Amino acid sequence: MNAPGDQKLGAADIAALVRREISKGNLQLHDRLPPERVLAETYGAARGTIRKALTRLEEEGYVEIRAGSGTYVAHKPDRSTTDAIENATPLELMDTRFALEPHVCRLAVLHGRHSDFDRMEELCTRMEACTEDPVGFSEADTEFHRALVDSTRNGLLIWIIDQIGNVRSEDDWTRMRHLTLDAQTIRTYNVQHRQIMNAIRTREPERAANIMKEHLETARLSLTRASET
Amino acid sequence: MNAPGDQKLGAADIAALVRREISKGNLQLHDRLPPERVLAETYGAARGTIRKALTRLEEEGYVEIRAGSGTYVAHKPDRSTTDAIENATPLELMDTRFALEPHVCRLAVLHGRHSDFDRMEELCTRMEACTEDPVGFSEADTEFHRALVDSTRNGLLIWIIDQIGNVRSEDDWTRMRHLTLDAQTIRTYNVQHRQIMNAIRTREPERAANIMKEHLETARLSLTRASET
DNA sequence: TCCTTTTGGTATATTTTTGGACTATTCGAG
DNA sequence: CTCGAATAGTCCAAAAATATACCAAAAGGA
Repeated sequence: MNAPGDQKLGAADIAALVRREISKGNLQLHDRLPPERVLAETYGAARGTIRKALTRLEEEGYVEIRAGSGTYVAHKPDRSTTDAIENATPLELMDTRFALEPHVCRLAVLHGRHSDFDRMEELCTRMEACTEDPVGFSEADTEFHRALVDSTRNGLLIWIIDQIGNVRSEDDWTRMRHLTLDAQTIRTYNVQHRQIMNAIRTREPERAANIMKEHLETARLSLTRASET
Repeated sequence: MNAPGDQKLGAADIAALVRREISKGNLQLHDRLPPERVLAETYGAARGTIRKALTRLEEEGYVEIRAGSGTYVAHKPDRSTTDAIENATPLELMDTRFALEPHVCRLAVLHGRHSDFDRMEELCTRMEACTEDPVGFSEADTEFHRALVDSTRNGLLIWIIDQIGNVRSEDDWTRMRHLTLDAQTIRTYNVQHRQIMNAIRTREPERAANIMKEHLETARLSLTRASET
């Protein structure tokens, strides 16, 4: 990995290298990095140099130095991961659903099995029993969309939609939906869910996708309507 | 990275190793891990060291130590990020792109700015100069799709596609593409890219999306063709 | 049931490892 | 030349690791 003797590394360089290893994830949260004396040899530098680099990294919070014990990574979080997903707006969320869910319907037609469809149908029935119970409806609705994605048998897609489910604003969104969910809206949703089910059962990918678009459009409308009040 | 037999492991190191085994799922929920005395030998450490590591893990909630009985895993595997994304197949990847990118085109029409389009156009030009240089083409192509997503101004979407870009099989896929990229295919791609650009510039979301679908279909064909050889 | 084995729990004296601190020297660029 | 950085040593004290012994609770077999 490191051919020693190539270049002379200063304290700043070494700090940068280690910092990068941490950000990249090669060194994880509680890992102990090698003793200063070992680092000195692998980087081809004197111990004092290593020491300066580590001290610098400690000040930056990347690392914790414990005398007599060792130097441990203290996880300076590379925030790109959580940031985008935490701060996503309801609008971004909606657009993303518009991208994913219609195509999910197409894939469900291709890869779904009868057992999947039975489960989804069961959830439809549960939702139809909830015209007066917005909370119960929303739970079943979430499960329905989840079951739909599962039926694609596409682990990557499932993971993505799982992640989206963790968006912070999702809570607000869900709460808003609860407020605006009158019996009429629920009935509309139920009809759409049934239509989607039927289209998938009869293996009509484009029809399923189109109804899903309608469905999302309805949801978007009730969302914007809610945010205007 | 860690040649097991060589290095001398401290308590923190051992804790990290076991913690990782649990997070990765190699050790599952109620599994009993080997007796301390055995672990001591396999890790080449004294029993006290093992004990410190396990005590630490118990405090963190990863394991439960029952006197006279054994040490048991008390933590579910961390399925959070890496698993689904590491093991995604090229086919799953393709399906996911089919879901996302056409809609990205629609959103680009809605939210894109002239500066975005200029940058994409510049990348088109770069690609068109690469009919005989598959590697250079692929780089520009990646940047093009990235610029396209950026123009949606949707942080969530950008994040998702970024994540997808880290799929392990992406490397294989890219390599495969390089092999199959003859000048004719590149020319086809270039035409499609231009058409997408034009549709976006003239604010025709559906046309842009449809051409993107064609584009992906072309890519899928050359992918399956490559995997058949 | 009783007895043996296995397993974690505890204690301790000793050795090794590790970061902390200090100093004199060398090296290189301004 | 000068000045700052890197080097190469040395010694120290705290922490960790080792090695060993013994205990008590659980498990398992006769």
